[in-house]
Amino acid sequence: MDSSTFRLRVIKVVHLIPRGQVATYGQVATLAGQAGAARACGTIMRNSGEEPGLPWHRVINAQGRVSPGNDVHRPQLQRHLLEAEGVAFSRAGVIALGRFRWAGPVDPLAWE
DNA sequence: TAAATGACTTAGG
DNA sequence: CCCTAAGCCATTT
Repeated sequence: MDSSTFRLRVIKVVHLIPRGQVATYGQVATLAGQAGAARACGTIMRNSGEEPGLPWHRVINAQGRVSPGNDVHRPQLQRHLLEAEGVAFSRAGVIALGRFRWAGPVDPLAWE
């Protein structure tokens, strides 16, 4: 498949993440059709942060923490946005994936 | 076309 | 709980 297609799929998947829930980079990569491309997914998010209406803040790392990134203020903003949706952070700044992790598309076969 | 670049992840200390 | 080392991969230079 075309390389740029992956990015489009990633964007698409991120748009599916429900409000109040989160997904990991690896999870998004898998749903986008490229299991194991978590890192590439991060690269894409980094360059697609200007996508209008994209719920980028719902994507976190496998540790349940928001990633640092290039902008030093981004993590704080991300945390704010998530808390506003009801996503709770532990005192150490960790999200309980067991509770807030998105289960994925309701019907994996129906989408795309 | 080849080399560099991360908003990653897992396994170990 | 914090840190490091290695794999991994599409995107960007």
